[in-house]
Amino acid sequence: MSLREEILDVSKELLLKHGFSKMSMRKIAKKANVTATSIYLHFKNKDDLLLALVEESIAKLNLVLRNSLDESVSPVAQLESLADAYVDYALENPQEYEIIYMVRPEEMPKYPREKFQQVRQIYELLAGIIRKGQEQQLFDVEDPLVSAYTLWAQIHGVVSVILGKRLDTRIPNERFLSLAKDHIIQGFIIQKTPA
Amino acid sequence: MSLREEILDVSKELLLKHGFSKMSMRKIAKKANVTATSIYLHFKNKDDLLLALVEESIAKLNLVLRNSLDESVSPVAQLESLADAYVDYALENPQEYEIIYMVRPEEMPKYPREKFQQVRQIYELLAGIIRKGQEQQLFDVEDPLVSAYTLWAQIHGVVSVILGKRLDTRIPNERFLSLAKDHIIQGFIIQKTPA
DNA sequence: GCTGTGAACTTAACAGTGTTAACCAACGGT
DNA sequence: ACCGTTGGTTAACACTGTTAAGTTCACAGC
Repeated sequence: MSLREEILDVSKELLLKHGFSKMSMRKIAKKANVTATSIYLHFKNKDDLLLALVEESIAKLNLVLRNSLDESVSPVAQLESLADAYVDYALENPQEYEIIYMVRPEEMPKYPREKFQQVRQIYELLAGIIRKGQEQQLFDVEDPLVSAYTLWAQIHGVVSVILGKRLDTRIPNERFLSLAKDHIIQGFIIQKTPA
Repeated sequence: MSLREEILDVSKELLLKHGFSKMSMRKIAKKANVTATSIYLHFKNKDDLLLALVEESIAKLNLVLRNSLDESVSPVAQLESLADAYVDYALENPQEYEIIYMVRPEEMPKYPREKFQQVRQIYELLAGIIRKGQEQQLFDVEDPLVSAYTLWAQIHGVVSVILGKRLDTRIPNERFLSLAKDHIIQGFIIQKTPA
């Protein structure tokens, strides 16, 4: 295993265990039996290292979602199972999920555009399903891509309430998640109401 | 103005201008013409100081939302105007809004429960409106409080996509926000579809 | 076989961080 | 006149990210 990968591994371990601020270059170095400065031969700086971890996590999420997809069922069912897969992944790998949102594009000015390809792929996937549902007159949407972003935003919002432990203690997580999913999906399907 | 308030003021200024990590105790102190250690006479530590800022921001959001409320219109319209007010506030005071989500309850073990009163108040406000809509057979909800959390989560998700500059550059912010609001509200109102 | 070059790595240091212990000076109550 | 509290200080500790300079070492060209 190259030193670069070694560094990525131990960084991730520290990041998941203690959070970004506690993951220091020196600690990473020590765990990799190397000096802190060596890390700078493989990564521009700490942010750059974080970025590499973000990439990994996005790729993993991408994979999970694709694997959960069954194209033979109805678009509504596809959306539901994707939402489930997303939530499950986030709750089972909370820190890993949160890595994805640790860095914001604006703060990474010269971040190569292709690196966002992975996440864009997911949006295209969602948009595709929504488009199919739209054609079958199941979904009430104006623009599938915009709706894909909306869908993801909503699910992320719901997930982050749980992960941030911000949910009212009187409400069980599962109940919240289940009702939230209903609301979200409901918001996309066609309204048959006459007026 | 007491030193405590002075510290809060300059802290906020630094926080908004450069972010949490760049807001250092020494810089705050210098700006307040005082030594760094003096801050510890008024705040337990840096987190505690941040917490005080969070409180301020939540109180402000609370105020904004309440002021935007017109109880004479229909629950649907009330929800819509609340959503608008929330989004407007977040977009006009982005950093201030983000302060609210900077600290997570789990990491503040001994954080006094009453401090969360302000945000709980907002949830109760939302739940009240939803409950009224439920009684008038306008909303399709099981539990108003759960739905209130869902609603907030969804809106926060949408807002944070914008603030995190994660929206596809091909999509204008306003279009996304407007469609997202439609989807969210849609998810709450009753479905007249027969089966 | 010798030399030169470049990569991988280290040591030492800089400037800055949060935080604490010890001290001091002024004020109100007794 | 003393005493305790309040609000401030200085000096220091143990860290942090980052860089400049130096070292070791494998391998290519002659």
